[in-house]
Amino acid sequence: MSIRRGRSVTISDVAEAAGVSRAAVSKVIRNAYGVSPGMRERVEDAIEQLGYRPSVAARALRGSSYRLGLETPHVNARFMTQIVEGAKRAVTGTPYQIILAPADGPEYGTLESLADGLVDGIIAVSPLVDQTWLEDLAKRVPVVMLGRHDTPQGYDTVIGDDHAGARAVMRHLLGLGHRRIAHLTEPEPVTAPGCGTPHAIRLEVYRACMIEAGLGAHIQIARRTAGADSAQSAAAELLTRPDPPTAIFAGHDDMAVDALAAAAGRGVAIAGYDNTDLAAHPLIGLTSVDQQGVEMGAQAATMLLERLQGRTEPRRYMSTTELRIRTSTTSVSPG
Amino acid sequence: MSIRRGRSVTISDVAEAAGVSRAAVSKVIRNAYGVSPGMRERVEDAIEQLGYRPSVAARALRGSSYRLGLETPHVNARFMTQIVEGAKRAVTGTPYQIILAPADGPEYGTLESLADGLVDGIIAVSPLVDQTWLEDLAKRVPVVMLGRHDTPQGYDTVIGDDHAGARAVMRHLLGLGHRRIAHLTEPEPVTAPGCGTPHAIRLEVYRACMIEAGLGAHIQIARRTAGADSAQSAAAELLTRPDPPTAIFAGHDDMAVDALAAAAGRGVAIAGYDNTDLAAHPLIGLTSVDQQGVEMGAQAATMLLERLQGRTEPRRYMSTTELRIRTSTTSVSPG
DNA sequence: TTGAAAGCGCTAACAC
DNA sequence: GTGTTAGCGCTTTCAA
Repeated sequence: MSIRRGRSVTISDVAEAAGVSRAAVSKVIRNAYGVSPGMRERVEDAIEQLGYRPSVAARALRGSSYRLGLETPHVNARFMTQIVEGAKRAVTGTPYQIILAPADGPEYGTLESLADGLVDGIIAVSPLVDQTWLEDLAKRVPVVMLGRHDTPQGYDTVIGDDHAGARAVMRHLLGLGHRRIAHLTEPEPVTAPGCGTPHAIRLEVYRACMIEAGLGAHIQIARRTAGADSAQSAAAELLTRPDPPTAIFAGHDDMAVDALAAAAGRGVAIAGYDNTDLAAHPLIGLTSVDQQGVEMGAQAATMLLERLQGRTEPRRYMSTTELRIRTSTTSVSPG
Repeated sequence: MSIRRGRSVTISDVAEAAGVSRAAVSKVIRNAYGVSPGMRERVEDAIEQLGYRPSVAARALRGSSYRLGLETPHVNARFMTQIVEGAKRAVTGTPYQIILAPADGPEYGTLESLADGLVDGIIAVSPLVDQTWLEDLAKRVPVVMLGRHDTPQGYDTVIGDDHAGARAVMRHLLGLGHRRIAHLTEPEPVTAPGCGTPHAIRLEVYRACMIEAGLGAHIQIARRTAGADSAQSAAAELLTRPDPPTAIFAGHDDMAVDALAAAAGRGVAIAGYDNTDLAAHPLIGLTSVDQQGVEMGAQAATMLLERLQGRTEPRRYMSTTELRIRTSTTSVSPG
């Protein structure tokens, strides 16, 4: 049939084949009002016949692309899996689709490129991005942010209860009799005191719990090396300190799994955060905080759809947390 | 400034601010010929000043979106991580970006939606999609397929050496003295004999090696339940058969990890495929075939860029494989 | 080297 | 209920 690449069938072809106007075809594909059953049928036949598929680019230019962009940072990838799963679930049955934009560096670039007219809305995990910058972004395109404890006015937030989750971990470890408990966390900018990221809060709670327990002198913090995928060396360093910890509270499961690798056979209790699928594996058996990532992803997508339907006042969703206790903490003693 | 959403700065605004025509601005942002240094500078200043970002939708409608779509199936997610990593690496320094389209069901839908003018090219893992259908798709948009052993004429392929890889696993297990070796693989359609998917080939090689070794009577095949995320129950079922295997060759690492869970403590040797990051973890220690997923992803993206530059004759890249031997097979005896 | 103008495929007013 | 028309923001001949 067609010779040149891209010479695909357009709305005009369908209109011609069905003997109607392009506007009519447009109405049919959007389920808009003012279409008689007869016309609808003829148009749908023509669409079927010609294998017509609307151009996303053209639709986006004029109205909606029906694509929601989800920015996925490289770190903590296993938790993002849950988010993606939830988001996909939430758009099922709607005309919207989720597309993923992998980010590595500072997230400004990825977010901007998502906002460049490719998607109708954005879900992102960018704890460090400036709030005013985000408010500006949110003026151009609907935005839902994950893991931000700020109180925005132009976008929505979906967060876990980091205070409760971290406290549950600490209570658990302290209850087991551990005194030298260390915290393994993300590199500096994202854990700076008062910056309000989930990891900063978990760190603060760790500190507070240690002090409350009269263990201020045993506070030990290790950070994953910036740029390094693995937290294994950071955990290893922790374990070779003069007075090594008997327990490690890792900021998320990926780091906890790295810590397990570093601590293999040393009898160190390790707890993580996010309850990723791997935590339940019998060979891993990682105690972890379930913050219901799938539900968080679903909520984020749902909130975005609401904004697309016209809501403008900001909303905030906080998921509940539950500690899943497994052998990584129960099979070792405080030594 | 702007009131309504989407009222962002356009090429006309830049043109006006710089006192030039829109065509001139277009040339500048595309680094096209025929721009005087002076004009270029004024335009770039205006772009900077106004914070102009070209609309992807508008560009896509007329030319390129500068986005490459990578379809990521849900199964075998850990291997896809390598592919994504490689693809991202390959587009670094080019104007192109990778976007991910998660697929769950039959991949036709995801591929079509990618082809709807959103991206300039497609990288996909769709072993079951019909070749002629793909050839048609490839007429509309450049396509590179991963894990297809067919010989297409309109698209490129990137594959691993499944024959060599599977044979290495079998040689290893047989060399260890195992006789009752089972194969854990994907659900039926993707492993149907002769369908040419990587998993079908690994299965065939398994069969052939067993027969060559005079162990035809010990051939045992288990398939992950279609729809179930985990292969754990399939592996468990395998282990409760009357004459249970002493070794399991799993079609990929995710299934191998599930098999490890099912076999925990039973002294069954388990080998996987893909050498995902988890395989090297000390608590997992999974013997696995490294087929260089990152390189495969990079090659796929590079080939796509070549097509975008005009290449039309099909190319094929096959990665080499190497068996990584770890404790999952070496710490147990054939019993 | 620069700009005017046409048009990519679609949607949204508005007329009929 | 249906069609006409005017763009969305950009690229691309083609004249100047």
